[in-house]
Amino acid sequence: MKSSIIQTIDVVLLTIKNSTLHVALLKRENPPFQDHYALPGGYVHEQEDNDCLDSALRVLKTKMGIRPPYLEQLETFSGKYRDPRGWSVSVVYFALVPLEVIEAANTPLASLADIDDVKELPFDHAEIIKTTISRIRNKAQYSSLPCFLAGETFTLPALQKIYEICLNEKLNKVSFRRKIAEMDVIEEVAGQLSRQGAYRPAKIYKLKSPYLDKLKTLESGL
Amino acid sequence: MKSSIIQTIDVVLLTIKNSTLHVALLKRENPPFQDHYALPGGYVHEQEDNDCLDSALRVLKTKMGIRPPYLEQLETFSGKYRDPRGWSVSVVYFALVPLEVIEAANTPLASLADIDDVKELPFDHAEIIKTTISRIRNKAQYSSLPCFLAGETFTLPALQKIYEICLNEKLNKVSFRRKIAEMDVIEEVAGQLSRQGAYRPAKIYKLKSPYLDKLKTLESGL
DNA sequence: ATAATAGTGTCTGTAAGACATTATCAA
DNA sequence: TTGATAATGTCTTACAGACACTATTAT
Repeated sequence: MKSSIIQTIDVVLLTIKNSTLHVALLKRENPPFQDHYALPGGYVHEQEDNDCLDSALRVLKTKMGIRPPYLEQLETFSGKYRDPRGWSVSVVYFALVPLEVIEAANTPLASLADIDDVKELPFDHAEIIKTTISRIRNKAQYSSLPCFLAGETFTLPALQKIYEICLNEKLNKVSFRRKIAEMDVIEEVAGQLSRQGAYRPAKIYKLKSPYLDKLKTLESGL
Repeated sequence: MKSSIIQTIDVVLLTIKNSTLHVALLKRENPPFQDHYALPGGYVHEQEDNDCLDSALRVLKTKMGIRPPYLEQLETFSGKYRDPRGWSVSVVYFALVPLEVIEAANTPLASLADIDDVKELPFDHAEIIKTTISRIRNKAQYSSLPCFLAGETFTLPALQKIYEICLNEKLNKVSFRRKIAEMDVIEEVAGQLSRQGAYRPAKIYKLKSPYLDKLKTLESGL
């Protein structure tokens, strides 16, 4: 007898909007929880997908119109009661993308929710989001993870702001720059400067190409 | 139509033997890979198990005769080709236990393999073990994880040795003790001393009860 | 010049590692 | 007393954070 366990994947797609982390939610088109907002997800397709990472990429592409450069497995949530349809296993992935990427996709049923405002969600999705935030706070301390939230080019003050939003704390400017330099993942875009107002413009940087879709980690944190 | 995806769990059970990390392997009683040694694992049982963690505990109990105090989800391995039977998903957990626990269980088909000697194993089990070692090396730097490899009571020099085996590097004695003190997870067993030879005996410690089955983490590492 | 932010130099306190000293046991 | 290991005290060095100073732009 074949198993009747429901095999799905879900994706926590995060971005920064209005200086806070936001999560992408999608209005469900089918039961259960039809018309409720929930994490984008779907069944694993044995024919199309070579593994669950493939499934996650497919769901992001078809349901959100997004191809994220970085996608990491978070954890697997399973159990008899988390889905009203029955025993289910959901392999959860998370991705970080700049806001522009989400806005460019312009998916009709998608919406961005401030992670501090997310209260009740279908299934165990609220808990999944909390776990993701913990993981990101942790990794932001000693890796280039938050860089994926920045656009193609960015300034150091902007990048520091992104790190501060991820970590939920102010950072020391000198220490921050020392760490970024030590990490050695960004390079100056020669000649360009950001002109934001009546003050000194900042230098423009971009991720070095090996780290556009790969994490770099440090021994000790920020 | 019901899914035909194979839903399993596997467990990486680690211990220290002869001053090196060893992994518990079990001779497979059924195909595929019958009679080959592989990680203990099995199908998720919808009726008996409330979630995959339950499945892992059940497998460890029934196949290995062990009830580990600490069991953590490692990662989920999935795909079309990792299992000759077809598309499969395996949620992998890992546990650390003192050697005595494994020896006391005395499971006939079990064997302990030095992690440096593990070369080829069925499925993607060799890769799974490598991933586990990475996770442990990482967590040993800033948590009480290696304490689960120690017996009920232990000395500080013995605990340092365990940390050194996990991290694969020598540690500074003073720094190590400072960190353990800061972590505040162990307490002296009053009056007792270890008598190992013709030299000063060491004080005996044990894990504080809240940390017998729970991890404690530090902000910064060893 | 002024205001505002970008970027850098330097000092200080803290914490980790190296080293040395003292303690405690059996033979 | 000696030899071996346990435990702790102290010095040195490295690094993170605080602060201040310089740089660069528009008005």
